[in-house]
Amino acid sequence: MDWQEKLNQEGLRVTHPRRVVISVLEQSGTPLSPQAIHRRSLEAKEEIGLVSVYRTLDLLTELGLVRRVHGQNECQCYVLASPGHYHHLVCQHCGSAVEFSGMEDLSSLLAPIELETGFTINEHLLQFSGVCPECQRRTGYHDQE
Amino acid sequence: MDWQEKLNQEGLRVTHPRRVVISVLEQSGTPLSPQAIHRRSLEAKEEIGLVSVYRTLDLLTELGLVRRVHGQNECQCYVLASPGHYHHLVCQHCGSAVEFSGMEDLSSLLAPIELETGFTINEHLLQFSGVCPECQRRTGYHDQE
DNA sequence: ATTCTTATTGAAAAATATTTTCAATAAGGA
DNA sequence: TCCTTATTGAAAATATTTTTCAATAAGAAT
Ligand SMILES: [Mn+2]
Ligand SMILES: [Mn+2]
Ligand SMILES: [Zn+2]
Ligand SMILES: [Zn+2]
Repeated sequence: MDWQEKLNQEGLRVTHPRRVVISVLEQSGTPLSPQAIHRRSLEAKEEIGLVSVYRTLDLLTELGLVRRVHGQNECQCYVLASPGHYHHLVCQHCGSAVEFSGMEDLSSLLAPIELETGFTINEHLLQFSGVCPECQRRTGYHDQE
Repeated sequence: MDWQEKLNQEGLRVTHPRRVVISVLEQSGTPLSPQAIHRRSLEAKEEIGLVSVYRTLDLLTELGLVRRVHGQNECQCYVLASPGHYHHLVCQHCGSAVEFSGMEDLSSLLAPIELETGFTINEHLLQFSGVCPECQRRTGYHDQE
C-alpha cells in the first residue's frame, strides 16, 4: 500500500502540498528540516506554504510514512519511512541516511534492565551514526582497530 | 571527580548560574527543558538569566556532565549524567528518567549492519521508554503478555 | 585583604522556529 | 457540474534560541 492509498484509507485527501513534500523527501538521500523541504519545493517551482510543510510532516509522521531523525544538534529532520520496524544510520560527514531493519533483538538487553529498574519497557529509540562508504572513500577514512 | 573539579580542570569558573542549574537538575527526577530549569531556579529564589541556562547546558553537555533526552515531541530536556557510558529509560506517564549502564553489547547488531550498508558505525543513540514501577502501581498497569 | 585580569553574566534586541486563525480554495464524492 | 468540507496559505501571534555588549564577579596574583 502506497502513501496515497494510506491517505484514502484514512479519509484524507491527496493534495498538492502533500505530493510535493513526499516528492522532495523521495529525491533526498538525507533527512530534511521543514525549512529545507520548503526551500527545495520552491526551487522545484512548486509553491507551497511553509505551514503546510509543518502540517504535512506532522500528519505523515502520525501515519508512520515519515520518521524524524535525531541528531547531535538538530532533531527536526525527516526522512521517508519504509513500512515496518526500521531504524536509521546516518553519515556524520555527508548526512546521508539509510534504514536498517529492526530485526535486531534487543530483548536480551531489555530483560536485565527491566529487572533492575522495575520499568516495563515498550518502546525504543535506536540510531547509529558513522561514515558512509562514499565518504570513507572520499576522505580516506578507515577503521581504527 | 565532581563537576566543580571538572570545571577547574578546564580552566572554567564555578559560578552562581552554573551552581543553580546543576542544583535544579539534581533535585529533579525528570529531564527538564531550559525554560523549566529557569522557572525552577526563580522559584528557588535564585535569580539567574535564561541565557545563562542555555549557555550552561551547552557547556555541561560539552563536558559530558549532562545529557539531552530525546522524546516523541520534546528533544530539549536535560538530565544530569553519570560519568561513563549510560543511556536513559524514561517513563511515558510521569516522565521520570533513570540511567542504565551502557554495558550492553551492540556489537553483535553492528557487525551485520556494517557489512550490509558499508558504513563504519562509531556512535549510537539508544533510549528506552516505558512505565516506571510507581506508575505501574498507581495506574494498575501490567504487562500485556 | 586588595588589586588585577578576564571569563562570565544578563538585559535587550535580533534572529529563528513554530503555532494559531480564518477566509479562500480545491479534492473528491454525489 | 455541483456540493460538501478537508485543506491551504497569508498574516499575526507565540515561542525558542542566539547575538551583542557593557557590567560584574571568579579566582589568581600581589
Ligand atoms: Mn528496533
Ligand atoms: Mn550504548
Ligand atoms: Zn531528538
Ligand atoms: Zn557520507
